[in-house]
Amino acid sequence: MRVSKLFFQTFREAPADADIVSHQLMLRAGLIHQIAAGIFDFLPMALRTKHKIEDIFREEMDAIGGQEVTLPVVHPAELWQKSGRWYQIGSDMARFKDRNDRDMVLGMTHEEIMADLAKKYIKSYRQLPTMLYQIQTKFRDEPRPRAGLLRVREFTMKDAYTFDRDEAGIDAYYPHFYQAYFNIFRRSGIDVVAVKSDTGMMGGRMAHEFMALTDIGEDTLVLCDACGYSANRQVATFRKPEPPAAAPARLEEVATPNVTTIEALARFLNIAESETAKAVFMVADIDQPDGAVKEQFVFCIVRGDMELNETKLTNAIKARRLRPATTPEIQAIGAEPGYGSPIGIQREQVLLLVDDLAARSPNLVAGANRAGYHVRNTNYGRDYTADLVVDLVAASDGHACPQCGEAIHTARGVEVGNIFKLGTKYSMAMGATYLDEKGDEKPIVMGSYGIGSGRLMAVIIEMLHDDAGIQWPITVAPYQVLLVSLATEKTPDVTAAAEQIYAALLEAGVEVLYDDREERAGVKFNDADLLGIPIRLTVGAKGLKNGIVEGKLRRNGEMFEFAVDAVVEKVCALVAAEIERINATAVPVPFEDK
RNA sequence: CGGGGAGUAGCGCAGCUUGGUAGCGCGCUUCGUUCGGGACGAAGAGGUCGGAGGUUCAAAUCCUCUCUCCCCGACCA
Repeated sequence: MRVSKLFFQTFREAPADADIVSHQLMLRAGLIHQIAAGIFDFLPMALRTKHKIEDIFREEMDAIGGQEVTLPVVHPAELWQKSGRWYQIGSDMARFKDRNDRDMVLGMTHEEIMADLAKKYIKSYRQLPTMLYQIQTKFRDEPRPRAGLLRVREFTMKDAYTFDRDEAGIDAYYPHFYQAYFNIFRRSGIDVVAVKSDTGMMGGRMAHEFMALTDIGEDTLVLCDACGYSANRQVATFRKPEPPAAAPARLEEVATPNVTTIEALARFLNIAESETAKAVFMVADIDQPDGAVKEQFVFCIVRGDMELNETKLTNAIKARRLRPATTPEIQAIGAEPGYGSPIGIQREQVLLLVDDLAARSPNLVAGANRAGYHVRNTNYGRDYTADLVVDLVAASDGHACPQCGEAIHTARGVEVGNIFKLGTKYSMAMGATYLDEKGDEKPIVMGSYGIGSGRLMAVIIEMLHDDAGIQWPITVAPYQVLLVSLATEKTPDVTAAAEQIYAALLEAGVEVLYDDREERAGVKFNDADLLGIPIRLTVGAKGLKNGIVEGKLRRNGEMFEFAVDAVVEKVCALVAAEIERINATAVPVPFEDK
């Protein structure tokens, strides 16, 4: 491709609404163009990279038995009604009516459609296991698209689905995906950590998220350097400290004027935060057996030195939604904001959950449910009892690893992929069953596995760039080589040499972008750095005089001198070496069934 | 949905307080000089000032409504 013909433009300055590096660089390099919040055009170079990433998806999916299909973007509402998600999902799902007034949706994901397909074609255990995947557009009307391609509304996703006869079947398949995902990310030039994750609205038994560690990440991860434990903070556990042994002491009210936070309370009474009980008031939407949804006041007690983990709470009470309670709501159940405790409240109106550590810790200071007063020596069991005592708190830096007890730490990450053991939720809803050897009808056990191509592209840039621009890994770079001609009107021999080398590289099968523009050297070099093509070749009068063409690696600045008549051969070798360097990182990873 | 910010040429911005000919830099076109890390000169093209309504002799500027985009939060297979 000649740069003079390439449909793109580079910019010195990024548009003002681009905040994060990958977004700025993609705009400046002429890769993408935004047409609405979270909706982007992919220009030619971005599309080449997208295709390369997707080809890696295909290779890795095919390698573990996948067969590619394409399912529609537009679905009849009926299928989503069958699974119930038509009713569960809110305005994230784009809905419309067709000309015959039938409800339709834009697919956010394809579990329903896949299960429906499986229902039609899978009849016997002999056909299992099987795996289908597609690389297809999804639309989710996200409440807040942001950060360029990192969080968008319309996006392309590789989504794979496994169909197994039983749990043992998917247990056997799942680790293959685990490995294939590591291969995909490493072959794309980045490393990731796999963390156990919440199964959320998808339901299911086990899930992992593949996280790229970067500060711009929206998720917080809990990691243990000692043993390798890793989990999304939403589900991370930790070994809780042993509470001090003490006999329950007598309840005693204490005046604590204007002391409404745990921090202030501990300071005021000169005690540790771990000697206090924190009350957190939430209101949950909970599904009732009759299908209705009830708003339930939820009262949570965690120890003062701990933080409530809302995901754990949501899962513990199977809530559909959770929101903080308002002051009137809190007062209505007989509590007082800033001075709350379960003692003396309208107990029958609340669902009371107590974290197991708080339940085991003796003589905690809690609120007195009237402004300006707390109570010393509250004890679980004696003074109040819960509807549920469970783990409700968030793991934080310095807590003890649940596996090995060493200190854990937290880090930010971007989710670039996930794998899910779905179970039979969708197959049962859609009626996807098979007959086993005995002729018994059984629901197919499904798994689903997704990676967003655009998000991965953004993450690659996020992790591989410098002040001057992108540093594409050669496996996903739009072009492998950028041939820069420094010819001027007075140096037709340079033009001739560059043209010849360009033709020879094309002939040799090298993916080469040829900067034949009538621009000054500085412009071309700066654009070269911005575009981030891995190998730069410079043909100029200076080198040509000595019969050489200069080479330079974008990723580290390493320089080469190639004899003009050997340049094609040398470049092919360099391309091969660069590819090998990246592919060599895709090594087996032990699957840990954590 | 709550909080904050911004819409003026393709991009970055000024002009608005105090109403009166719409500007600057980059980019783009043409010509000349220059030519190995974002050259210089000259001449050009390009704007319903997000939209609607209002005030006024007169609105980019003042008022009202509205749309869009960005950031933080809520939300998120």
